[in-house]
Amino acid sequence: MDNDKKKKTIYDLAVLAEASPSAVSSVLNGTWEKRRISKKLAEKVLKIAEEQGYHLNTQASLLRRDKSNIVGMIVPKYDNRYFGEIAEQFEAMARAKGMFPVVTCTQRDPDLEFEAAKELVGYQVECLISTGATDPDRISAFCKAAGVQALNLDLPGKDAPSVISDNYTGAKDLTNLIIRRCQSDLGWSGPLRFVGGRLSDHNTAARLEGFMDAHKERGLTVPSENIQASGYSANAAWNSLKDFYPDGPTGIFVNSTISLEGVVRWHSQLAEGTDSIRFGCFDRDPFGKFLPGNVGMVEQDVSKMLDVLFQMVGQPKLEQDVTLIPCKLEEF
Amino acid sequence: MDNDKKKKTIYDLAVLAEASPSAVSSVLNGTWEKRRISKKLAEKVLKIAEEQGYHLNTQASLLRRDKSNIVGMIVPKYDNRYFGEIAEQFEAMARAKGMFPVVTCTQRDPDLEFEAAKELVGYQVECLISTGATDPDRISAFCKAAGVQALNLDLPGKDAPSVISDNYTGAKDLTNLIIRRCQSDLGWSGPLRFVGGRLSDHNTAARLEGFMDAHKERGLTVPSENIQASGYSANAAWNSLKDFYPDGPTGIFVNSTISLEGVVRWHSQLAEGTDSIRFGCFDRDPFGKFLPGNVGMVEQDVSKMLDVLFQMVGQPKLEQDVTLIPCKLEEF
DNA sequence: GCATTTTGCTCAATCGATTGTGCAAGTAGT
DNA sequence: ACTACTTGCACAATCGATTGAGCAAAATGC
Repeated sequence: MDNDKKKKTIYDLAVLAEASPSAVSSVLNGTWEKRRISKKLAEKVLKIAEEQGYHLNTQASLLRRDKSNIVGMIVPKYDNRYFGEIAEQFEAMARAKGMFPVVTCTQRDPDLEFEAAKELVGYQVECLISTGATDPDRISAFCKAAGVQALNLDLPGKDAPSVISDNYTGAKDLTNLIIRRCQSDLGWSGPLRFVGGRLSDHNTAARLEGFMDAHKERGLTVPSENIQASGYSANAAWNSLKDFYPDGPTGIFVNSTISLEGVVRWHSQLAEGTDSIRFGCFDRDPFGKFLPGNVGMVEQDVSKMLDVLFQMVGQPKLEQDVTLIPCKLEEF
Repeated sequence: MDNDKKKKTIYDLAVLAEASPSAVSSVLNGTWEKRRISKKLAEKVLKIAEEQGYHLNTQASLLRRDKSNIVGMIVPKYDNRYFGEIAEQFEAMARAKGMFPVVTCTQRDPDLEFEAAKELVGYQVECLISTGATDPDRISAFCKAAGVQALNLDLPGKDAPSVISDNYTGAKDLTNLIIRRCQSDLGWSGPLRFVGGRLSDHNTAARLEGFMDAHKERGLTVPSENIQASGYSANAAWNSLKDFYPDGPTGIFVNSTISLEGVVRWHSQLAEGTDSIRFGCFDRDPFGKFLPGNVGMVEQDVSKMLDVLFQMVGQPKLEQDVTLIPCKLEEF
């Protein structure tokens, strides 16, 4: 049955089937009718392949073929629903299109991102998607030199087409929601605080702009100490708030569910006044709805982003521009 | 600079460097000193490779080499912290060991699991790890026939070594915690309800056993209608509870954070009596701590599980047994 | 100055599958 | 019975990198 020693090749099967390797190959890859192999031989080969536990050596196959059908994606983290959904749906959609997805997680580390990108290009990916990449242009440049299509998702780059959320509008809507709820629930109307993210990051900048404009339209000015874009970690958010003891109603715009963890920790540790705090979060988490004080969350439209993205995969000449996908706002 | 037409090969570089392909190859893969290539030529080749945007064709390289250094993993979902952490840490640990990780997400679909496993074997993975697989033994059998090492994580199989959590003890501890808190907070001492998971699933069965034994040791019998292992989805959990209006204190053992979503939805929609409900969840979520009524969560020790797992990777002859990893219980 | 060793490289086979080309045997047409 | 297809396969080149073997030139030893 199984001589586990070495893996079976088409040559082994050819000997057993008393046929040529090329006949075996065409049977196994489904081109046997085109190549006028008899049904009888085809069945014989398939039977023997099954018995021998044969499986294709993809490396050898891809080496000879012209298309790999592999699409690569790098993702920063799996610690929130947004990226998890992206990875899951990307894989599902790629498979539905007959492609083989390879997703790798690069921990927001620029060097690891680049290393992973090089590895994926080595695997002959036909398209490499950088999701939320710290330095997407470095990756795009490398891909360009290697003749591989590059696309950006979630965070835009200058050197490759990008599909991202409409962070500005999403943030403006969320800001308006929070202020409105502060008014109706607490009789207080801002200005809010902005917690989490990094200002050097395009998305944070766009969201902050939406946040500021929502205030401006209400004739509110936001003091600079209210802007606490302290990074993407629960601890950083908590740290930036831990010495803040509100002496009245307060509202917070939380920039990412990771930051939300820190905000909620701070909130839960306050001795008093928690009832007069309202917040909302850019990005959704299913437990968010049940957190006291949370008035709403922004959900990025992952399906639509990936739809648009997949329309670009394989297209040779694309404008290197940014496609904005509207977000959905959920009010609690 | 870049003739994007075709990818550069060592043969292209060889022409440009006026050297042989084998010299170029050895320079690029670092064996040039062993092969007594002069430093001068090595530097020349590296420079040209850089200029030309050369990158290794991994397919060709692996075809010739004996080891691929690829480790594959299939994971059911990215919709909870547990599997997200597993994927992230697996990738990080594999890279730290100089291996190339390929993780793919199979949506708890047995056929997709098997298809993905076959694809990974085709990519010459040296070891294939089935995480939380619906039918791990089918995959193990295929791997065995193909001469590839198979390992199971999270859910055990009979035909390959398995590393899983000590679900029994974890569940027993959690059950005891919930009952204790029901007593101290509500003056009520059970029996609890068990919500979520599938009884056909080994982990759910083991957890239920721990749940039952904790009751038994307290002299409590659990009515069969209290066991609501309704599946792995928030909706299923909500469905199984939606007609339950507790007429007094109640405690719930929630089997997975996914089920917790459904339980919390039910909890938040109750008109009254929410103050006299306590629950705990097997699996951890950072927002869990802030959900009213939640008294604790079980955290599976992902790092240790992967440590143990990686010690097995590459080992030829292993007992096909199950290694239990203790869980950590966090009380709120 | 001649034999020996070292240096620095090249040659060619090889990994496993794919695919254009070719060719013998069988079938059909007249 | 002779030509013309058709059927059913085999041959051999090829994809790009790796690697054992081999060989000329330079360096060293005596």
